[in-house]
Amino acid sequence: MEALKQTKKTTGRKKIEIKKLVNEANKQVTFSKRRAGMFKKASELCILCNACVAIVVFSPADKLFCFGDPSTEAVVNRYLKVEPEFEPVKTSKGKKPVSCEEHNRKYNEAMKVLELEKKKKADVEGLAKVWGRGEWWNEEIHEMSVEQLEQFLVAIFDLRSILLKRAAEIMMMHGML
Amino acid sequence: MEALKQTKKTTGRKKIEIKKLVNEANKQVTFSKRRAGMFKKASELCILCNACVAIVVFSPADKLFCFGDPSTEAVVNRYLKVEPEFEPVKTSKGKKPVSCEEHNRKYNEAMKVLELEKKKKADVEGLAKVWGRGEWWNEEIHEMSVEQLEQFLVAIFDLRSILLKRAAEIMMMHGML
DNA sequence: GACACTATCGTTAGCAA
DNA sequence: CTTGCTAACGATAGTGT
Repeated sequence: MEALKQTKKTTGRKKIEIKKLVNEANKQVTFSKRRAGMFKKASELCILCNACVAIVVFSPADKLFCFGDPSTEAVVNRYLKVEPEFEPVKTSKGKKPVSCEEHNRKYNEAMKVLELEKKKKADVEGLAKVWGRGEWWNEEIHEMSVEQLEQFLVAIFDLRSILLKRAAEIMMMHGML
Repeated sequence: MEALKQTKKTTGRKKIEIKKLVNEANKQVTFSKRRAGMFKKASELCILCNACVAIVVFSPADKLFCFGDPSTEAVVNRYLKVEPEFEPVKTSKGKKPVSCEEHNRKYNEAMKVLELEKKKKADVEGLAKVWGRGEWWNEEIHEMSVEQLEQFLVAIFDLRSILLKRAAEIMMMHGML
């Protein structure tokens, strides 16, 4: 008798693509669940690693939700304190303005690229391939760990105050910029 | 000849209690992994639900890590603006499951990031040995123009699929290879 | 000390209240 | 908006390289 087991109670979770949800109702439910899940993760991170975390979220309906350990305010203040300003450079030995802003966007994009590379199994080799037929670094890059690559990318994005100027100049010299 | 090799490759993940990790090494690894995981969750939440999220994390070593969409600053500023003096929800370290409600309404100040710089700087130093016998640029980089670099950065991302290769070519042309 | 590998644990999509 | 259920799916602790 199949009737005993019959239909599963639910179809179960299905794989979804990380894209903007169109169904409003579904979006709302997903937002609530995932927000809660994220806060829980943050909480665990704080407890496990003795870290301080603050999360500020604006729902699609512009409602504010926040999490903080020891408190949102405390962590945010500390964050603000660390970055006194968003001004231009000081051109003092490795000092740079760095706005968390675009940095993260770039970083995330970089992460995605890296993930993609990993999954394609191209990983380091794939990146190295893009970089080209160089010599000195080709070998170096092959030796780079994924983390190093991440740092490398982060560095490129954030350390523009020191790292890429040179390249930029060169490019300009060649009328490419 | 390993048809009989039944040895499982790993014992697999084990359940852990959410409590302060004592082993420093393990704590560090866990911090990195979970932080990355949390940022990913945040990223997905933003994309799926069209929400705005900012996360600020201070590692046990007091290093600053942040995530933000559209940017940490933008979200934090909005957070400060929205809340004039109401303490929203938070908590964590305690024992609560952190069902951060929707208390919203928060208030605060302004800010910036500077420690982030230190992190990136350190990262670059670590990179130096990877992709730098690091001499060709080390010298002149310190004179770089931020504006110039920012432009370059934009270019990098817009053309990220070919830019790296481009840079390589340029470098080669410049006789750096 | 950063990964890669998996067995497992934890999270959540789909439904329903 | 939030909660409970269940089955998948995804994140990761432990391990080896």
